[in-house]
Amino acid sequence: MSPPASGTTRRPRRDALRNDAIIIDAARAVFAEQGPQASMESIAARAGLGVGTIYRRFAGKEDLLDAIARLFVEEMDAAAADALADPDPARGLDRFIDFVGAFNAEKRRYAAALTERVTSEEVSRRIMEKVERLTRRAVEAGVLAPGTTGRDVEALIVAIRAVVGATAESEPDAWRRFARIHLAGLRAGAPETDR
Amino acid sequence: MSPPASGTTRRPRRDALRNDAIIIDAARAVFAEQGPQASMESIAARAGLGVGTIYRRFAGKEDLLDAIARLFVEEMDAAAADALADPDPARGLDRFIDFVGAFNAEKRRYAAALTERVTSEEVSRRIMEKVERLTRRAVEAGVLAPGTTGRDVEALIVAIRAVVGATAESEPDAWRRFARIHLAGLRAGAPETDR
DNA sequence: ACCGAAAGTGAATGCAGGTTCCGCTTCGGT
DNA sequence: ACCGAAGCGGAACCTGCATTCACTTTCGGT
Repeated sequence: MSPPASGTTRRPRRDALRNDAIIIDAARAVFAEQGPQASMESIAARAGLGVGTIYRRFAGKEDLLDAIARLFVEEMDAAAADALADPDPARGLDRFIDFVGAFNAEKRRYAAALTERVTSEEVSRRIMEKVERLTRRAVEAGVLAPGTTGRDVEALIVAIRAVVGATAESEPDAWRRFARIHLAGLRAGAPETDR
Repeated sequence: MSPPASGTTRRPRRDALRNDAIIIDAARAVFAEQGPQASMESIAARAGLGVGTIYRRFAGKEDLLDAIARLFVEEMDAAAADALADPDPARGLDRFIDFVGAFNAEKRRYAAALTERVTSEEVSRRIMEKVERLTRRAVEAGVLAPGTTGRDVEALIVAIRAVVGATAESEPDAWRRFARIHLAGLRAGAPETDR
């Protein structure tokens, strides 16, 4: 009876910790190729574990998807921070857009499911705050038309996700052209009815 | 024994014909509010019929969705024809874009399911052919930059669908601004890396 | 009004997949 | 090497549909 009395939580066993990661990796892989309706069974199989093990770690499929969505946000946030770190506003923006396209290409089969799970959550606010800053910087640098807001860039992100999803098989790079065109529009500014 | 011997098919009973329409209407309504996973049971209930009746008309849920997708194509095609009928290329294009936005706003919950079922089918080719023409006309009129193709407009359609889906609740008109911006980009033309 | 065929009905069936649970295994500390 | 607890496995269980089918109702022609 030496270490156990550690307040409330005791460190989990090493294998348990390892499995945590294994499960999430397997889930990502399987969701990526089968979409969000992939069965828990198939995820367990891919992970080389029994279904029960997944349930020990995650309350259910829902929770598993949530966990992945959280990582998703994390990565997006990191990319935004990265873009913001670029001293050149134009390059930073481009870099971010590039990331969005590539990122969604992998996850195209279940990107929608992830986004639903994240929208309007306080975590995504953290990203939006950065996107907002990224946008403002670009506007000030004259890369985007005055009046362009974070919302506009957010819409572009949503659009890229969709275009990637629709064209990933036949024309893996079609989204680049799309993004380039839209950015040109943002540079030109929306004529009359501005917000 | 007077009329029955009509070659192969005899005219269906009046109520059967009526139900055909009732079922599709009900299905559209239910899918619109619950998405494509709505149960056959709920569709039957909405139609005021038993599930069996639906199965008499449609081979299964899949087939029902297909039938709706076919109508979907029909309507899109009609809208494209309509746009093409406008003597002013710019106005025609705008009109079509407007239609796409409004159309997908209703169906946002199951638009994705419908499109999957249509993509690359010979029917959708009919639409693309018109979109192509619509685009060419606009390019010739100087409304869109030279080099703009039907593909570009197709991508815009996909994008609008997504933006509508993402913002329909909070900002029902956000897609208009998005479309306007993108069209500005198409007018300006994508700089270097063109197709 | 009557009849056979066409339609409609909805309970019963089958199944797919999420979730639970309990016996077995492995870990980590002594 | 031994022990209790933490983990794991995966068959059994449950639920929510889609789909079927034996039976009843309605249609339309005579």
